[in-house]
Formats: sequence, structure tokens, C-alpha cells
Amino acid sequence: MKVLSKPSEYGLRALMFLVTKGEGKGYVNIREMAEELDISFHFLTKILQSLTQAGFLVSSRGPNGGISFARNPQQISLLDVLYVLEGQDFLSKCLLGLPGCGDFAPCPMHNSWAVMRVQLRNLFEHTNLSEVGQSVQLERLRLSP
Amino acid sequence: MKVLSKPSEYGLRALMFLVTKGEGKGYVNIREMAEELDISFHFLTKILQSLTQAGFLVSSRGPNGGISFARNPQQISLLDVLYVLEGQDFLSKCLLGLPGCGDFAPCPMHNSWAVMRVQLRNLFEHTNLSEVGQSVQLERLRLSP
DNA sequence: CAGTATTAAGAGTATTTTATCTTAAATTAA
DNA sequence: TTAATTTAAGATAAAATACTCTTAATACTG
Ligand code: SF4
Ligand code: SF4
Repeated sequence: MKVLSKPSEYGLRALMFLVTKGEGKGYVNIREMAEELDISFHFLTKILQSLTQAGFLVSSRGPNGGISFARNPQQISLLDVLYVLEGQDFLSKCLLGLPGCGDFAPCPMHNSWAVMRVQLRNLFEHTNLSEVGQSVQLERLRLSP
Repeated sequence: MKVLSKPSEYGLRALMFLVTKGEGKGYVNIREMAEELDISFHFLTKILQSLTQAGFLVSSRGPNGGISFARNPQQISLLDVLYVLEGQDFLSKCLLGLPGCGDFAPCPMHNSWAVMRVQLRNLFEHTNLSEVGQSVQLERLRLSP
């Protein structure tokens, strides 16, 4: 069961990295970041661009440029980020991959699954980047499972 | 968020089909099944072979051959089937796709996610093929989302 | 100004997943 | 025996996803 796509996974890892490594500093260099997280620089760049466009990050070109949070990471929920990286519908799919039959003839799992999706949504909504970033150790961010 | 792979999805659709179409009849022809479900015959065949090898189905070659449940579909849970089609670890992955850090330094979501995984496991465990098969209308099984 | 570093768009490659096709053997009904 | 049908293994193709590379513009620092 795959919850997140690789781009989402990398995006979150980068944001978590930024929480701990970006404290105090101004901008964090993307190239260094890519190296420390063991992610392709160009690939990471694209992901971060979408996060900048979405307003989570601000970027600066030129020497000592890089990215930085546009607002306090305590005020960015994982749900906000995942809506951008996964799309708005990432929590609204049928458990079995069938076309939506739930409204008229729900299978025995439909309602339970709907509840779980809400729970998951709440979990992502009430977890902010700051807290996950602080709780996951840096070394873990560069190891892929 | 993709819960099931295509092979799992197709396998379940085929089993659900077999619940309603297989009543009374002896063996159900795989070729017809593939046509009615709009799934490639060869692809479906491979999936069903693994379900036969796993002991859920019995098959018969020759004229009027096909597949049939080896045991009452009421006694086959979705969990049983998914363990075969998805692998044993399909409900044990990190929400964020990170390597297992939960035991030592769990992030704020780890425990909630663990609970949800158990809930989902229970849901799959306590839902049997017969009930889902009966509740989902046949036309739905041939439409892909 | 010179140099550095991001932004941007997109081409291109690689890998994985999904799907199709081929061939041949085994089994069964009639 | 003959035709129908699954089994089996594997080659191949297509599609989706993941990743890399190229180029050029832009903006900042010193
Ligand atoms: S009723 Fe069941 S099969 Fe249909 S959309 Fe809901 S969860 Fe999926
Ligand atoms: S602690 Fe959080 S990030 Fe780590 S394995 Fe558990 S859910 Fe994943």
C-alpha cells in the first residue's frame, strides 16, 4: 500500500530537512540539500519549485541563494503540502479501485473506508511540518526504505 | 493514494464476478470472464493462476473448463486474497515512505498510523468475498475508474 | 562588472508497472 | 480421437513513473 508518490516523499523529506537545517540561516542551498538527502538535484529542484509556486517557500537566486520557508513551518500542515504534491483527490479514492459506487450501492467496506479517509485527512491536517521535522532524525531523511 | 495494485484490483474484480456468476454453474470460463470484465485474458489468467496456487480456486482444463471456488467465498477474506496478490507487507509501511524509525523516535503520526493500519487490516479481515461480490453490481466490475 | 546560483522549460533516459502475445504442453468432454 | 480449454514460461510492448541532463534566462553578491 503506497500512500505517497516519490515526489511527495522527496518533497516532505526536503521540507523536514529545511526545518532543522534552516533554523537561523537565511536561505538553504538546494544543491547541498540534494546531496545530503541523496536526491537528484534537478529532480528535487522541480519539486521545490512547485512548493515555491504554491507559496510555502521563498527562493533567492544568486550567491547564498536557496530556499527558505515563506511562513512558519508550524503553520504549514502536511495536508497543505500533499494537496499540492499529490493533487486534490489523493484522499478520495475507492478502496478497491472501482468507480464510485458508494452513493447508491455501497459495499460493506465503503463506510468504514470513508471514516478512515477522514481520520487520515485529520491526521495530515493537524500535523505540521515543524513537528515532523523535529521528530525525525536527519540521518533517516537520506536513507531510502 | 493507491491502496491496491492493478493485479490486485483485477483479481478482486474477478473473484467478485465469480461470486455472482459462478452460482450453480460448475466452472466459469476465464475467456468469457476476461471479456465481461474488460481485462486482458492473458493478464487475468496469470492473476487467477496465483489464486489457484494459493488454494482459493480450483481449475479444470478442457471443454467446459474454467475456475471455481475451492471453498465457500464466505470463508475467504479480502485479507487472505490481498496477502497473496500484494505481498505480506502491504499493510506495514511507513506513512511517509521513510525507513522504519517508529520504534526509537516515532514521529507524531506514527502511532495514529499504526492504529489505522490495524483498522484497515481488520476491515479486510472481516470482509469476505461473498459479501462484497453480492453488494457490488456487475456493471461496475467492468468499468475502470 | 564578474561570478554564482536559482528559475524555467523541456528533452531525454531509465526503471517499474501494466499489458499483450507466443508457443507448447497437459487435461478433459464428447 | 478431436476440439476445447487451462497451464506454464517467457518474450515483447506499452504506459506510467521516476530520474537525469541541457540550455538559457534571471537575479543577487561583492
Ligand atoms: S462501495 Fe466499496 S467498491 Fe464501491 S466505491 Fe465504495 S469502497 Fe469502493
Ligand atoms: S515515525 Fe513517522 S516517519 Fe517514522 S516510520 Fe513511523 S510514520 Fe514513518
